[in-house]
Order: sequence, then structure tokens, then C-alpha cells
Amino acid sequence: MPRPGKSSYSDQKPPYSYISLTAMAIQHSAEKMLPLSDIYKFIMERFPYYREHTQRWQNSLRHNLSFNDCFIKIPRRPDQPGKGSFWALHPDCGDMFENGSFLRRRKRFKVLRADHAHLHAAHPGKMQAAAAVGSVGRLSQFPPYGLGSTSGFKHPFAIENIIGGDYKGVLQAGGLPLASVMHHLGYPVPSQLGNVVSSVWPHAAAAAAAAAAGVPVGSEYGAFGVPVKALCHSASQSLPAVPVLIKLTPALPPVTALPPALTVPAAAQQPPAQSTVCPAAAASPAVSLQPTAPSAAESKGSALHSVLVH
DNA sequence: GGGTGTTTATGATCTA
DNA sequence: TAGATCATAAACACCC
Repeated sequence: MPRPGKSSYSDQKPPYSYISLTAMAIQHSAEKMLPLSDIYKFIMERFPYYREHTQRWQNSLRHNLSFNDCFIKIPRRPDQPGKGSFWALHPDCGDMFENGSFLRRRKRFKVLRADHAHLHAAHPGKMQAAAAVGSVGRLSQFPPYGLGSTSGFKHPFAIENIIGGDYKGVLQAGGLPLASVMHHLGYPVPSQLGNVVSSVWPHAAAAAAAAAAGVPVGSEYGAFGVPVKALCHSASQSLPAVPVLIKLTPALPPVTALPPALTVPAAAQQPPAQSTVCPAAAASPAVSLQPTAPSAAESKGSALHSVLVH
């Protein structure tokens, strides 16, 4: 209900936390990762409320990015000029929200660091890379695609419904070339890993193989209906350093009732575009990371174990 | 200098 | 009611 004196509901503060808003922005991006400035942009474009008092909420948003383990920082490659890093969702954070609702988290996402110190000591330069492939050790915990959620119900405020998304897109843009990433980063890739990927994410494995072979991937995997063309970055944003795996939830039938404040972007409402895969994106399932010594915060997503803390 | 990232602190609100 | 979650503010450091 619009407040008296307000022109529309959209002028009111959205019922989403900064964590939710940030997660929406990241999920909506083609690569499942965004620089801070793009997260700002996404929020301001969709929520007029946040076009004011930018200093206040942007400070809060940065605080949330740093403070919450559900966000991981991915450094730019040397050939990616620009300020700041890319931000992505931790692979295991998909279970944070009750029924997928982004109104309030049911439990806080927390990364255990028991193994982190050991790993850091053994492979200091690779810990950030491990953030990108940190889910490898938990692959078997990922439910088969389509069976991952505890129920088929998705709250109307769920991210998929909010932004008209299709989680199938996550497969291509986020979690596909795990083995490839690991291999490229110098990690030994267990032979069974490929099998795990293939069995758990048959769509992902097929797309990964196609991408690795330079074959354009079918439009079925277009992220959130965003034309695959969008995978080609603008001049100011080239390919991110490492794709990040996002936990899957099943695609849902369209929901007609959306919060009036939420305007689904036209691009997200369109059906997946025909494949016009950016060659660079398709041919770069994994790219190198600089072996820098990560700070404590940078490595927060690097641990190979994570839990949802009640 | 401005944007970005980290950390600490405090108070409000929600939930078990 | 205690603990968890969230919002906000502020200080500081780093980097482009």
C-alpha cells in the first residue's frame, strides 16, 4: 500500500535486507559476480528508494559484503583494470533464505575455518582460487538438479520470482567448469570429479564440455533469460577472474503475483535468447589468478567447509 | 581524492 | 527473554 504522500509503493523502502539486495544483483548478473559499482547500479535501477541517501546505504552494503561469509571477493585479473574486486555468492549460501524468500534469512551463513589455516599454509597463493572452487570438496552434498530444494514452494519474494529468473542459468554462468577451473589453477583434479559433475549436473557437464571445446552453448543455459550476448563484458568490465558456483534450486513455474514495488527488468522477462555466445566467454572456462597472499577477509570464502549456523 | 574494503560499535527488530 | 539478524554510523587503510 502506498503511503500517503508517496507517489507509489516503489518510493518506499523495499522489504529486503542489504544481503538480499546484493544477492539479487549478483544472481541476476550473467557471470554471477559483480563489482561493487554494478551492485549499486542494480539496486538503484530497480529500487527508487535507493536513489537517495546513497552514502548511507552504500556504506551499509559494503559492510555487509565484508562482514557476511555468504559473499566472497574475487580479485580482478591483471588485465582487468578498474577499482575493486568482483563479488560473488558463496557456493553454499543458497540455503540461507527460508523457502527462497529474500525477506529475511532463516539462518546465518557461516564459513568454518578449521581447515583454512592449514590449507593457507600449504598453498598460500591458491587460497583465493580455492574460493572459486571451494565447493569441490562438497560436491557430493549438492543435490541433483531439480531435487535440491526441500520443497517445491517458492515464496513470492524469492529471488527467482523477484527478478524473473531461471536458475538453470546458474549452471552455465556459475558452476560449470569446476574441474577445468581446478585444473587451470594447478589443483589436481580427481578423475571422479568429472564424473560427479556429470552425474550431478548433466546439463552443466554438457555445457562445460561444449564451452571447453569452443562450441556455442545452447540457449537453454542463458542466465535469467539474459541474452548470452551479455556474457561479453563492456569495455569497463572484462571477464571476471573465476566463475563461482551457485547452489541450485529448481526452476519454478511463473508466479503472477509479485510485489508491486518490484519491476522485473525487461531483459529478465524475455525468454532465453538464442545463443550468441561471446567467444571470449565461451572459450574461457577458467582463467588464471594471481598468486597473491589473501587477507583474512579475502579468504573468508576459501575454506573448504561451510555451514549454516542456526 | 574518491572508491573500495574492513572492522567495530550500537540500537532496533525478529524469532525461538 | 535471550540470541540472532539487520541497519546504520564511523574510522581507518588501501589502491587506482
